[in-house]
Amino acid sequence: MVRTPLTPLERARGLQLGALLRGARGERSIGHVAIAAGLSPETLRKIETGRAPTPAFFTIAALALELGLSLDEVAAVCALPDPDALSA
Amino acid sequence: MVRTPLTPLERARGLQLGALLRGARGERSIGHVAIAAGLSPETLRKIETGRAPTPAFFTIAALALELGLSLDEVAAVCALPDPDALSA
DNA sequence: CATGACCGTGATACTAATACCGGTATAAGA
DNA sequence: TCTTATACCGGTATTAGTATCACGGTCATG
Repeated sequence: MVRTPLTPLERARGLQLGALLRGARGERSIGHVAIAAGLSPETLRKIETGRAPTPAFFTIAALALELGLSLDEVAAVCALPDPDALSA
Repeated sequence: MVRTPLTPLERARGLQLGALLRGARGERSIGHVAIAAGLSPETLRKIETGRAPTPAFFTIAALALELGLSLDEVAAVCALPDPDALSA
């Protein structure tokens, strides 16, 4: 094995990231926000639904800028302090 | 073409990101920092040298946490305010 | 009903990130 | 000298991110 497949924790982290972004998007449409951030609506949809759990740094940076989020805040939310929260 | 190849701007942005990380690493060894951040030394080396210009968000987040950097600061440094700075 | 504008999902295509291996070079220490 | 540690690079393998296309669903408006 060369590139480690994503672990369940990483996928769970992707879900948290997606939920955070979706919440920050509010009433704006996916398409509008995606275009404004410079990516395709399909990609943003995948990120929000957790089907792209580990997006590129600059993709998230562009989204955070567009949505008025702090990157440190985003990272902190997805920190997953205790993995027990997954099995619960 | 399905996935857009990286543009020269994106590669230049990767170089800035790498230089910032290398500067923040200081005297610590690549291997030590990489292991502490949870990635392989080869990957960190590629990021620092700009050969991996658009790393994953959580990869940069882990590195920033390990190096004591603010993610917003990192994004701001790599913002590339004017593309003319490249041709200059 | 028809049309358009969204959202959502799946398939497909292609590039990039990540990791492991081997080789090379340099510097410090036994 | 030999060993060790570090750094750098090339190649290789595998997974994942991103974009496009196609289809179906919903809702508003003509």
